[in-house]
Formats: sequence, C-alpha cells, structure tokens
Amino acid sequence: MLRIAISDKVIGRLSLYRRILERRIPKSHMDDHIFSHELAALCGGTGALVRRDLMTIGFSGNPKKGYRVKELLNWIGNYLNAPEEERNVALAGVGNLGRALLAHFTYRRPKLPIVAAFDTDAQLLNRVIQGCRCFSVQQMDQVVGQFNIRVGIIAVPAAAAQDVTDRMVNAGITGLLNFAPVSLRVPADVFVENIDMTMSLEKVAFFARLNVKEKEVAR
Amino acid sequence: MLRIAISDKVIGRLSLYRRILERRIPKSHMDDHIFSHELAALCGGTGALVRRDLMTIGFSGNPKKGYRVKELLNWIGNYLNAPEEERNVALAGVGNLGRALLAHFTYRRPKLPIVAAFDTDAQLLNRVIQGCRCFSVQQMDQVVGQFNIRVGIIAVPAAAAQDVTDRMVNAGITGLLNFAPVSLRVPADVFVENIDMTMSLEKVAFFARLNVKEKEVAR
DNA sequence: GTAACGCTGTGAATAACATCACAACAGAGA
DNA sequence: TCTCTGTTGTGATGTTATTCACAGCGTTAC
Repeated sequence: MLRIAISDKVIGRLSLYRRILERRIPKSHMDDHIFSHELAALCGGTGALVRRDLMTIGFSGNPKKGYRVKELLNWIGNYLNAPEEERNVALAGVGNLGRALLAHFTYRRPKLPIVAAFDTDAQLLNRVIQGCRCFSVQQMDQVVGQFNIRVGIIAVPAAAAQDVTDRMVNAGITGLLNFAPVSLRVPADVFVENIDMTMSLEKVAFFARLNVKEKEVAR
Repeated sequence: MLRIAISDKVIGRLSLYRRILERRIPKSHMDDHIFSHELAALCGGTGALVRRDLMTIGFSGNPKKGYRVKELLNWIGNYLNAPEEERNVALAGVGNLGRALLAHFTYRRPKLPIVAAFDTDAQLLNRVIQGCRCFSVQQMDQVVGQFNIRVGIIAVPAAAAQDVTDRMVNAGITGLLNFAPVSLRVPADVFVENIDMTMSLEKVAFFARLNVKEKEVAR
C-alpha cells in the first residue's frame, strides 16, 4: 500500500489537492468530475503535473470526463492517512506563535487535533487554551505516551528548540514541524519539516526589490 | 551588481547563513573565520553547497582559514538588501495569526518593520498593536504610498485573500508572503512566497506514520 | 626553503523535478 | 456505426539543484 520512495513535494501537493477538492464539494455534487487542468488552475500548477501526481498514487481518470471527485478524495485520504488512525499532535511553546497555531489548527483540521501543549512557564501549567491543556515539559514522556502522539510542533525560541526536540523524540514522536530558525539534530528515522518565516520574508523582500529595479529599467 | 538569474533557494540559504553568523558573533571575535563545512553543519547542509552559494554571490575565502565572518556578513547584507533601502512591510489580517506575526517580526527583524496593518474589522481601526497601527483595507493605496511599502503579508482567511492581494498589488506592492491556503493570481512581476502550515503539518503526519511502520517492520 | 596538509573553487556527473508531446481511448454527435 | 474531439497516461526530454572529485593554493611546521 505505502510505497517507500515518495517525494516530499508530491505529498504536499496531494494534501493541497484534497483541500481544494473539499472546498469544491459544497458547490457541486459529490459525483462530479474534474479535469487535470481544472485542478491545476485551482492550485496554480500544470495539468501534466497533476496527472503525474495522481499516477504516482495509482489513481485513474477517464479520458472524457476527467477524475471523479468523490473517489479521488477517498483515494488521497487513504493514501495520506490510514483510516481511523490516531493522529494526535503535541505543541511545544505556548507563546504568541503557539497560541495562533492552536487557534489555527484546532478549527481548521479536526483530523489533526493538538491534544497537548508544553511550555516551561509555570503560569500556564494545567491551563486550557483553545481546548488544549498545557503541561510542563517534564511531563513529555507521560503525556505523549498517554495520547499516543506521533507528531510534534516546535514553536519555542531558537535557544530552547533542541532541548524540547530531544524530549519529544525520546518520548516517541517521529515527525516534527519546526518553526524555530535552527537546524534540529534528530535520529535518521525522524522526519522534520522546517517553516522559517523570517527567511521567507527576507526572500520576499529580496525579490520585491528586484521587481522594482526591473520596472525602473524597463521604463 | 544584481544578477537576474538567482534562484529562490539560494536567497533563502543566504538569509539563513546570515542569521547563523549573526548569532555566532557574540561568541567569537568579529574577525573570526569559518569553514564551509562548519557553516554547513550549523545550517544542516553540505560544505559543497555552502561553497557554491558563496561562489554565486562572488564571495571568496581562504584555502587555509576559511571565510572571514565579518566580511561575509557584509557581503551577504549588501547582496540581499541594498544598504539604506526602505523595506517597510504591510500586514493584511489582524487575527490570531496576524498578531503572532506582528509580535514575531517586530522584535526579531527590525530591518523589516511591519509599519501598517489592515483589517476589515472596524473595531480594530486606528488601534495600535505591537507598535503597529491598524487601517481599513480601503486606505490601502494611501497608506502603502505614504510608507513606500513594497512587501506585504497575507494573513487573512482564504476567502478574502484574493481581494486583499489585488488591493495590495494595485497600491504598488511587489512581493507577497502568503499564509492563506489559496493560489493567488498576481501579475507576472509580483513575487509570491507561500507558507501553507496545514500542508506542512499533513506532510509531517504522513512521514511520521511512515516511520512508525518502518519501525514495526524492522522489529 | 620546502614539504605536507586540508580547504577552496569549480567543471563534470548525478539526482530530483517538471514539462513536453503523443498514442490510446471514451464519449458525443451524425 | 463511424468520425471527431479533447483528455488521460506516460515515455522522452528538458531544467534546475545538488553532490562529486580534484587541481590549485595559502598556511604551518620543520
């Protein structure tokens, strides 16, 4: 069922396709069809790429009608998450960013619930924020085990990131979404996805500037 | 000075190198040197890649001592941002995420100040959050012009993203950091960087699961 | 002075990713 | 039934990104 060699990027796009299709459902019948170029337009890609992605997960369409939306959603769902699997998430760091993430994910992806938050601030201990209880980092092992958590979000300052990562990995977490601007050292079997907002903003600033230059030149 | 064909990824890594080096300064003398493999270890890359990145921006090291940290910082700085250039940033959407971003960037990157926030909520109008004043989206043209803003951050719900994007682009913004999970339509000369946190979390969940399976198999 | 070391700079090789282009085909229309 | 249309599925091709591998060199040690 699960093929080993599947690219990071393909998984990301599949998740994107799913969200786009889910949003589309209310507007149409579930047994609607969609063409690869339509889906591509909705997600800002090309038809060929959509077709190749669906090919890699073994989903077939119909040359005249396109892809059945309902079946495709099920197919992607089965591929991305085994049905009925536990997918509880832990959050480390209940600062500004952590709270925003709690709010964001809690009402947006009920399938990936953040069930526990960790922080070093004793003030927060046992408080419930956005329906999520705060624990001390010392309780990591116990709480992660109890909720069978496999996925962690790192939203602590850079200086604390490696420590909390080690605790999470020790407790059995095998996938991390890291917002701290540091490169985390983890065992080879732990997956890390980095989101570096500062880096992204600087990229934008750089290319925004380029555009201005080009405009001036073009004038 | 600015070469046209410079990859997205290289810019991102340069920004990363800069931050790593800045953090390193207090620990050592400014006239310290660093080897490509050391920098690579700090950012989770390879020495060859670091060397190639520095080569593309025309920075040279010394075969025995490595790269001069101070000079390298200046060089990257000059490359990424022309000295003394205006780099004001506008934020659209003062919800949970927007506020977290305000806090995050305001105290972390004083070189890229968020000088104006926009929201449709009349309650927020003229309030000052994290030192940043809130405006109505109707005032976009005026405010963006007044502060000479080139960079925008989209932190509004998906449904509102395209509208606020159009307003920003109209007002003269040429680079966008987009947190909304939609593909923005913009003119070809506007740069868009997408951060899709939900997609990233689903990627992590997917690969975390894979690891668990592998472990079970390996047992 | 000179030999030995270990790093830089970089062409060449490779890998990862995306697009092209077209045969095969399902359905619509006559 | 037969043709025509426009899409799928996919090998071939192109493009971009990264790693390999090594010549050349600055420095140190003697």
